[in-house]
Amino acid sequence: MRSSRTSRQEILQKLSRVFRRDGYAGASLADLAGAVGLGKASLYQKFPDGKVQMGAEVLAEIGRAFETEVLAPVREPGPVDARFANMLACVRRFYEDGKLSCVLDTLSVGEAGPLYRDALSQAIKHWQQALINLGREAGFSPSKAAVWAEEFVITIEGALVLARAANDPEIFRRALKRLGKALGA
Amino acid sequence: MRSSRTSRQEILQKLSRVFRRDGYAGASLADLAGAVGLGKASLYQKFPDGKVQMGAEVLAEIGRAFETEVLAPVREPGPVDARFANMLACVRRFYEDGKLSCVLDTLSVGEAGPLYRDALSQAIKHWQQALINLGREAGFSPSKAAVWAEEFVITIEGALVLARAANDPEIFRRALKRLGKALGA
DNA sequence: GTCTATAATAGGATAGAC
DNA sequence: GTCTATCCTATTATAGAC
Repeated sequence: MRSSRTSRQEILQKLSRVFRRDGYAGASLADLAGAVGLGKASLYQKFPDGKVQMGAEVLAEIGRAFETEVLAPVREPGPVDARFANMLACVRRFYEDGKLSCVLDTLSVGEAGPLYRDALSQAIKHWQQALINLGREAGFSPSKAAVWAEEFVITIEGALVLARAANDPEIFRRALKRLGKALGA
Repeated sequence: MRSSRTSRQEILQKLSRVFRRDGYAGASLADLAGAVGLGKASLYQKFPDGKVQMGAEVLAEIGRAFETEVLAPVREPGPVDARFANMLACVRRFYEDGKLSCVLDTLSVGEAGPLYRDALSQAIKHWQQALINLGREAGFSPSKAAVWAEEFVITIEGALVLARAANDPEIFRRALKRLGKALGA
């Protein structure tokens, strides 16, 4: 039970890399199966509803991973500044230094948008709420914290787009560095 | 000559909407031909190299349109604040109030990335340079102007991603509003 | 569970009529 | 210039052997 769950988790992580790199329409079943190391038919055994189901489960798994790898550390005890700095480091890792796109981007384009809109909206809200809580702890007013949280997520997503378009991950790292200075502002 | 140029421009504008909505992989020749109102074979008459060529010419046309519809107004005479406010209004129109994505995003994913990287990089640099000039006029130091320009473009792109992912164009409008306040800061 | 084989369809691209 | 018809490949999806 546990090992089968872990195995499925590993599969979903491999699938997620394809979706994040090629988008939904650009990810073919051959690509996806190849990334997992299985034949296409084997993938259909695990995901009877095909690519739509893979995308949905990938989103759920990424949400889970983001929660444990990025958001959970922020809630641990310690000074606010340190937890914020830690979060930035986790974000950097999560997006592999700006070399891996975000599913909020690649799974919201075209036909995928309507399919996954609810999951994407929820993921945005979840992230923003964690940031709002952090901003409140840092002394921001509720409205200021809300604006700061929205600008934070916008900056991450925009920096990832520019880094990918210009093939220059340094854009992403610079943006993170600037975000690191902004909590005190 | 002139009318044929104009006609091609109209075709490219219709094609661009498909690429901006569905991405490169998600835009099928049937979609593209349908948007133009021609059969697939007729499109191939105009673009012998197929989708790759369409994407390349769409990028060139969008660059031209962005230059005349967004950047040129900024260079007209008048107070810096007014020109900046005008630019924001032009940006809002260009992205149709946050309902239409940017090619920097949708034409940089997956296989399209390597194909169009040069054009995309150049477009980013071009936009940023116009912003740097504006920032300098507003009294920013060279380094401050450069940072401001990068953050500006990042914010636009990130806001467009979030607006699309959450299906909430208001996110884009809010971001533009905040950007409007930032030149004085 | 995974594979090979194979359908069935969609997508990219071309030929040739009009 | 545009269309119908067609080709070829890739893609999604399934059947059935192992």
